[in-house]
Amino acid sequence: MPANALDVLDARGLISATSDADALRRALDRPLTFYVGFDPTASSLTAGHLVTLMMAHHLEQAGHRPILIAGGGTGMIGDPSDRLDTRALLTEADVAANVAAIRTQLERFVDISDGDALVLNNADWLRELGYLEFLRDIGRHFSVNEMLATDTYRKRLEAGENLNFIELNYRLLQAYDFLHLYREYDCTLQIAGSDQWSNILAGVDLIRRVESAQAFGLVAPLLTTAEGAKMGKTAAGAVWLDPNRTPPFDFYQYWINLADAVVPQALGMLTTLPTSEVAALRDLRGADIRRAKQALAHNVTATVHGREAADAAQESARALFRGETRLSGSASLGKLEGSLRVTATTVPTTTVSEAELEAGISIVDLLVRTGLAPSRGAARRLIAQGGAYVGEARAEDAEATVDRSQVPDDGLLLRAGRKRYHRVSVGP
RNA sequence: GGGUCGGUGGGUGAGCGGCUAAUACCACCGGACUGUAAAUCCGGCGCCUUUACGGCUACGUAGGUUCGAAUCCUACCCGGCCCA
Repeated sequence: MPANALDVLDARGLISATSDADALRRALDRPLTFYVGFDPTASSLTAGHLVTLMMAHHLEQAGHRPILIAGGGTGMIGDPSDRLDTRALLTEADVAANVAAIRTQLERFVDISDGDALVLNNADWLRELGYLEFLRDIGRHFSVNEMLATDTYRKRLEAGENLNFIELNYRLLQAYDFLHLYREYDCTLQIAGSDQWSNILAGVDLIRRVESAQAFGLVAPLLTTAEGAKMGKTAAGAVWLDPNRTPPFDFYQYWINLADAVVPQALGMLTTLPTSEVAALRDLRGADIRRAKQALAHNVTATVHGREAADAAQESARALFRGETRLSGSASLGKLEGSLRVTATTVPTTTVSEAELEAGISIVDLLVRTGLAPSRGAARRLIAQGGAYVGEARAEDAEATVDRSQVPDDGLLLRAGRKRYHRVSVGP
């Protein structure tokens, strides 16, 4: 094993805190088993999960064995960390469906082929817990005084927001997960984002008390946008890893559109680029930062959606945004030459039936149909404010319609604002 | 369980019988400027339509009072605080 994993993570800015750093470093000199949990609050992971996924990736590269947990059990409870309001409880069926979906996504980030890395569902062991036994064996190790003093709970109390009993128990279950994995898989390290720090320490403490053994915690800084919001969220919603929810092109664009200020951090934390390259990209200034963003966007998109999708997204973006190759004079994607035609297959597309087009469909309807505008009123507004384009022509008239003759074989390109594109193609 | 205060648009938070689709700030959207960045400036920001001093829906839920209610009353649900 080459460099100590701790150094690898540190060099990438992935360490915010560790428990007993010296002992952890020694432990990492030999292969160990670590775990990270994901709450099944939706049927897909989001860009926000990439930080811990990359931590797991780097640790696995360094020779350690990952266990990824889809939290089917803890998901029934709802983690109160980092939020002032109580999470809405998901139904059991929703949780199960989400776990199944997330599980397949997780399997793309670690190598489960050799049977080494594991993807588990904590419902498998949490479900069988007997309440009385749990209280006596686990509950007695937890001090409520101590818990209430931690940020998660204290903030709730200080803000005068409700904290119900089920949420107070989340920490116990997560700590129990760690204990369980320690016992069953000799798992001695838990990683996560920094908001999980106290939950992780609870597990470390529990293992020490119950098993008289040392386990470790390691958390990454929270990656935030320039505005301080959690990375991976847009006003339109989360940036999903599921290509059906967030097309690779949009995913790529999300990273390109990051504020300059967060790019250096994101490069280290989210890409697989060697640290030397990260350092070089971080040194770029001014308009050159665009190159760093391209490297970031391409690398992250490749990790999530594959090399091909990343290439396609990048080419399409260049075709659409580079001034000199901007579609000129024609709405036809078919006029694009060579590699730029890839645009036609990469830009998110909506199909409109032949019959509808024959009859003519209004621009307003198209904007709504493609999701470029949330409502007809918004679409009218968009047009009135001069933000709607059909091909390269600015739409002036909200009443105007588009018919079959205006849609080239490989699609009609619509644009909202300066950078939201959507293609309309003819369907059956 | 008792007392008391409160639940308003994505968020914070005004309004407290008609002038309120609802102040303000944030977020967000469009335009200008740029580097598909930031900052700044301008416009917009419930839904629908024949875009109109138009219609519809909305201020926890359900009823009621009134010519008229987010604003008053009743019940219920949810939450803060104090007491138990």
